[in-house]
Amino acid sequence: MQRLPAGLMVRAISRSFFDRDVDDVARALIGATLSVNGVGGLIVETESYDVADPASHSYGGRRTARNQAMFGAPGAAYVYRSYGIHWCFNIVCRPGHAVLIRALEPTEGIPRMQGRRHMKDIHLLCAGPGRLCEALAITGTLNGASTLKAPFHLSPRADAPQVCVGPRIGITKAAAALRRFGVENCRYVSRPFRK
DNA sequence: CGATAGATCGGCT
DNA sequence: GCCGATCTATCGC
Repeated sequence: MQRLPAGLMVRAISRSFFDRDVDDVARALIGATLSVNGVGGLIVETESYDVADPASHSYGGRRTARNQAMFGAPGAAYVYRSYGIHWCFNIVCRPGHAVLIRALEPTEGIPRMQGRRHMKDIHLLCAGPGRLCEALAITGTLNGASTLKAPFHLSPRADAPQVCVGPRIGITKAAAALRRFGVENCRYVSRPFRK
């Protein structure tokens, strides 16, 4: 716990936050603040993956060189390269279970993000897993690192926003599973949620 | 707008 | 070899 001059309390997210059902974590992360070296914003879109999920890199519980971070401690980062070009950032819950962070509403270090992304439009800075990683400079060097300490900073949401659910994006297997969570009518998500 | 092609890496069969 | 938890540019309507 950290006491602010205004008397507000800021809790830091700790390991136990992630040591529970992965869908619960994906939902609870909506509205939380994520930053890397002071650059980041509010999480507005997540997806959950686990060992029973054909779309998951951890499907069947098989451990490989790529997915080993997905079996790390609760709170560990799982960062992998997507389509040979982009990076995608997940936070591990229980072993083999992880939440893909898909979009942020930028609040901290916006000029840095704009420079890294070579664009000004705030709504496109972190709207998608690859864009978010570029904006926050998340790369494979952070794979396996704990998100519970520097350079990461995670703090829980103060008020629970209205969270909506839908099918995941950009996958071919188990595409119908309702494991995408996000803020309804939010301009910062990678794609709108259908009502 | 919606659809599509191309970029480009690494894990896996 | 093949294909993917993506993004961007560039088509066509």
